[in-house]
Amino acid sequence: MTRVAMKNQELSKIFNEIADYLEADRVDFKPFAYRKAAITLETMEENVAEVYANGGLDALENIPGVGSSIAEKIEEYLQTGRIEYYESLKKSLPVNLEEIIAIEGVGPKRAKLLFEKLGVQTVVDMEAAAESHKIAPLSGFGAKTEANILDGIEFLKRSKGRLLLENILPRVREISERLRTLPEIEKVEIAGSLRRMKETIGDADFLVILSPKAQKEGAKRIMDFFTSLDGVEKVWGKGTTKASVRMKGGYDMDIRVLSPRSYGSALQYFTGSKDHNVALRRIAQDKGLKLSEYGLFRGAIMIGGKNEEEIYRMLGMSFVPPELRENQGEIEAAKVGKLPRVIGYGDILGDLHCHSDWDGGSNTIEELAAAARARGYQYIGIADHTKFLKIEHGLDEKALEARNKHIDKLNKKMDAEGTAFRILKGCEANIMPDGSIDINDAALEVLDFVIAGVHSNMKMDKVAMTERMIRAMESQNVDIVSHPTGRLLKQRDEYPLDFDKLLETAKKTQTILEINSSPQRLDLNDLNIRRAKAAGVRMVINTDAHIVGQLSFIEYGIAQARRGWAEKEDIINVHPLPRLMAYFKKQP
DNA sequence: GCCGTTTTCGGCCCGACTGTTTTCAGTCG
Repeated sequence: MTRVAMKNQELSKIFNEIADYLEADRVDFKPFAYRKAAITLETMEENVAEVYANGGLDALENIPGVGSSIAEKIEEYLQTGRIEYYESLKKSLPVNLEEIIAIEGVGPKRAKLLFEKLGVQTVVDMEAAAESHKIAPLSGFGAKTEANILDGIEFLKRSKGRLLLENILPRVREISERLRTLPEIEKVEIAGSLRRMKETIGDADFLVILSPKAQKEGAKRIMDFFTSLDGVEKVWGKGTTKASVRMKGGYDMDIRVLSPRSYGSALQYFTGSKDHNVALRRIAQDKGLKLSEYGLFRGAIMIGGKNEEEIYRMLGMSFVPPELRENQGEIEAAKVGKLPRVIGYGDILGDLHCHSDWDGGSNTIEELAAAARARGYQYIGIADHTKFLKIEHGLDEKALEARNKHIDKLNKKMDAEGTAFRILKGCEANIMPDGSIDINDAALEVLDFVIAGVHSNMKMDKVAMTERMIRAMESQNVDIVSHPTGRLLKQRDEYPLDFDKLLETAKKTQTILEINSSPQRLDLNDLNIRRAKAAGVRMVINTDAHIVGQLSFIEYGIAQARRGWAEKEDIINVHPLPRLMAYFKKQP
């Protein structure tokens, strides 16, 4: 796992917020520039602080999307921890913009107007204003908008306090690596929902074992280190075995020091889920045992707890991978040895959903292919958008043909060099409201595979949406349906859809459903993956990468597949090329 | 504010949809 640069994340967040403020002020083009820089910083491998340390301003300006102005702001932030320009923007519009524009239907401009007219600074203010019907009378607003705002706030409340896995996991891993370097620490483990790889995360738990040589002061030094970490905003509490902090990113982190003999039971206990643990304790009770974070006990005698495997074994169960610990049937399955052999993190041989610079993505096909090879993949599928999606620079028939020729050339070159790697010609076409595809059949037929997805008109009723999807899957040219339910975590629910009918059609037409690894999507979700598996529908784990850095999102998709009990045989891109190709409808 | 296989200045970020209007503004992908 690559080391994540904290400063990259912080700067990325700031530049995105600057873009929001500029949009509120109706500034043209600059927001786009700031967002581009934000994405680059977030996804680039190098630590921006190191880039600056090694090469100064010049090196910063060599980062794509970073010019002299943004480079100076990065420098200012690295040197002083703040950016004056950003502070002055915040002062000019003193609202919690990030929070408010998370409400669907409210963007920076409306946020600004509502602040100026009604003094709305927070979501709480917004809710009060909407409930007392102060928003509807405003020019440009109305009763429906007001009601939509309340709905949006309701949705936010449901996912409140939880962040996307991607917003926390990389940082927590980096902290875990740094803890590991402390001489006082023998072992570090990340527990909780992070270890279970839930799609959203409330807080982070670290478990550590003191090295045998460390004394009492050792624990204190760990706590000092932990509570003074970069990004700590507030220390909730700090003792010698436990500390708790609030991070700037908006989440809490706990650390606990454990004795080696209780390590397994503590890890099990703090990994959860709560429901899984309750069920596990009941099993222990039935056997006359007691399970707690301190160990597995018969009476007062501790009979297990050093490691998790031992605990599950002593309870007469097979080991349950953390991703499955939700009390959704895994306990029963583990008792009778019927747990699925879930797909492993190293099982994927290629990513079939990558966007290149041909459709406005950030990297060339060569760069994507090189990055895929570096990951150990055997192939990569380029799935550029097609012409309907103008914003994504979707390709029309002619452009697609030119791109195909380019790929042919690259493949030929690799063949000549003796490189065993294949770039597959694909696309991500748009499923129109009537279920037709936005590009003609002749253009699709020459591709190795076709992904189709819904990117517009998502507010259809259930029957029409289901019909639409069915018609698309019945197309001889559509091999894969991307992000099948259209949900966006913390932003948008799934669109109405008869999922059973979708599965039935997928099975009948041999259409593959995508598990989209993008941290905002993770679509299919765990439950739908289980339903698809049960229905005998094949799936593919893709990243939807728009830049090479996002190829690493595959981990989230695999985690989701594991949470959905998917095994290797359920997923098509675990296979080498010839067998993979056999899953597509049109055979060469 | 960034960028250069038309350019070191002048483009870039389009189109559908919703809700509000009566010709448009804001949001979203």
